[in-house]
Amino acid sequence: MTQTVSHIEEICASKGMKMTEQRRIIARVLSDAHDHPDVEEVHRRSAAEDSRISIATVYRTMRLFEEAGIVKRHEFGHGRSRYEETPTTHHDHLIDMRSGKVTEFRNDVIERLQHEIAEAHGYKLVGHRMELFVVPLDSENETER
Amino acid sequence: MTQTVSHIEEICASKGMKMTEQRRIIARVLSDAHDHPDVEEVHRRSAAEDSRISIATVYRTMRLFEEAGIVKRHEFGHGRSRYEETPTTHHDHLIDMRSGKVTEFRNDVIERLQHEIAEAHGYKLVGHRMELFVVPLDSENETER
DNA sequence: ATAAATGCAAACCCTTTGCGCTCAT
DNA sequence: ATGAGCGCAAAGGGTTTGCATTTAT
Repeated sequence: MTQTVSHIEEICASKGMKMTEQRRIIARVLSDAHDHPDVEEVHRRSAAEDSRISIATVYRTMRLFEEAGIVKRHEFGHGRSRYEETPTTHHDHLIDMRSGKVTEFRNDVIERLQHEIAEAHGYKLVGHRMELFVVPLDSENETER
Repeated sequence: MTQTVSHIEEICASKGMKMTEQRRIIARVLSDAHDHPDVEEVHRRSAAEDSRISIATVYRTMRLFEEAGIVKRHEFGHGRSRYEETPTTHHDHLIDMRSGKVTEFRNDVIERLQHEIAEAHGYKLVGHRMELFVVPLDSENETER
């Protein structure tokens, strides 16, 4: 929706990236996203603004943005990668297995324990992945899947 | 190495599964594994005992075993699924990014906090994934990758 | 002007599957 | 004997890539 320069585009500019129309649109789509879209969804949203954008370009751009630290890639399962603009404050994810909805959360006690566990094993923690798979509390008796 | 009936084969038998030679060998390979092999590695180890085993059969068997709850599938990243015999006691994984070595650990405080987080968001926790990515403590200054 | 980015389609990698044959029960 | 399981090779699904063309700088 933003018609000004998106946050990601600003970062691209600051890195001296060549800004094509495609890249500009993908940047805006990602900056505007409040969810964790996969490549197909990013392509759908981008193509809605300019149908010239091919899915190959979206793949290339996601890889470029990921390697530049602009977006974070997640493998929540089921084969497809999903993306979010690199968060300023770290958080983990809680995934509703019924709807696919992703909720972000942060727990500092767990974060600290993770560091302690790594050190107890003679390692330095450099990253982690924590995902909680959940179902709505009031749907316990419904049929799975 | 075990030449008697493997643990997994016992489980298969108790479930009334048809025990082909291929399935028996794959069962033994998995029971003997102390790591988290991918399909290609399971096939390599199985074919070493009987070269008639095709990779398609390994894929089919891993899926069968997974759906029967006999093995647990992990997506540690990089596209390939990796497997371990379903652990009797739950644990999570710590992955040495230099060597790829996987260490198992368990932390009950984190486990409890995960349940609390899910409930605080109106959900019931039905599963989770937690992986710690680490490097050896004494290798902090070495070149990455 | 020119190196980088794009679109298209082919190629890749991991995984699944249709089919005719084999084997455990 | 008979249905489940197998090997093979082809097909699927997500992702990457070679090449000729377009585009930002």
